[in-house]
Amino acid sequence: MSLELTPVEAVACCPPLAREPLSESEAEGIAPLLKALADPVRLRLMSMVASHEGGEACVCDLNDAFELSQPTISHHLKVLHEAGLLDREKRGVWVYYRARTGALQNLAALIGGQAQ
Amino acid sequence: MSLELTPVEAVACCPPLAREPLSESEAEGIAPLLKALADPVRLRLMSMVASHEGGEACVCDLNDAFELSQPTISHHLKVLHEAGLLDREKRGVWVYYRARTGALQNLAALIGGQAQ
DNA sequence: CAAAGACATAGACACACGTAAATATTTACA
DNA sequence: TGTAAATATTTACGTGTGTCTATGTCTTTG
Repeated sequence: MSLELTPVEAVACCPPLAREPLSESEAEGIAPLLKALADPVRLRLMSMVASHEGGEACVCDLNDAFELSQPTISHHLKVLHEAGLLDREKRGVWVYYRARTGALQNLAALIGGQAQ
Repeated sequence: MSLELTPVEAVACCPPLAREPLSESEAEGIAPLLKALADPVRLRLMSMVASHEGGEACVCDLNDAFELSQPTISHHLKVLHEAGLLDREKRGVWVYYRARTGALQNLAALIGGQAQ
């Protein structure tokens, strides 16, 4: 067991931004999650996986949608995975990533939640 | 009038991430908004302003909450302002920043919106 | 008009980040 | 067993980012 929370775990701990000021440690836990999303390529990857049927997509499909090298896509997927936004599963030669929609919803609640 | 959208304007244009894949230009419009939020200090600033009474706060109050130089806080406020997340108003010697809660809610809808 | 206070801007620096090329690893199949 | 395909890792490099110090601008007040 780890005392270190993943960004996705950290985001579930806090009331909405507009309710009360975030503490320093809360902010430091949440920022990495936003950072993981704050890149055009990763936003598109996240959106492609989340909107794909079954909420999952094969890397082989994702690579072709970008004019970027395969290692670059692999790198971005790793960032999203380590932030806790994507789950990873290997099936045969292929790797499938699955969106953690609960994480997205927790993040949305933090950002857009009403003050009261 | 400008043909260039602010990040806050860009975020209002798109269905939720999980509904359909974001286009390249949509993603490039939205990423800067997330980038503006994806810093612990700016997250706390945004939260402090949004949760403050009246949805606004004076820079003088914000500076004291951090062990950072005044120009650094000023820089972060500028980033949030230019992203469209904070409005800026000078009253006498003091400057007040006001949270654009609509922008936060649009962003939350984009991130956490249901697929259907 | 001069001085002081509130905030912004400019410049500089260390570090992080996005990308690509080269290489490694894993799996399937002939 | 060996070869090809899918994906990850390593390394390197240019660019961006967060921070500070120094300085500028604006407003109030003596």
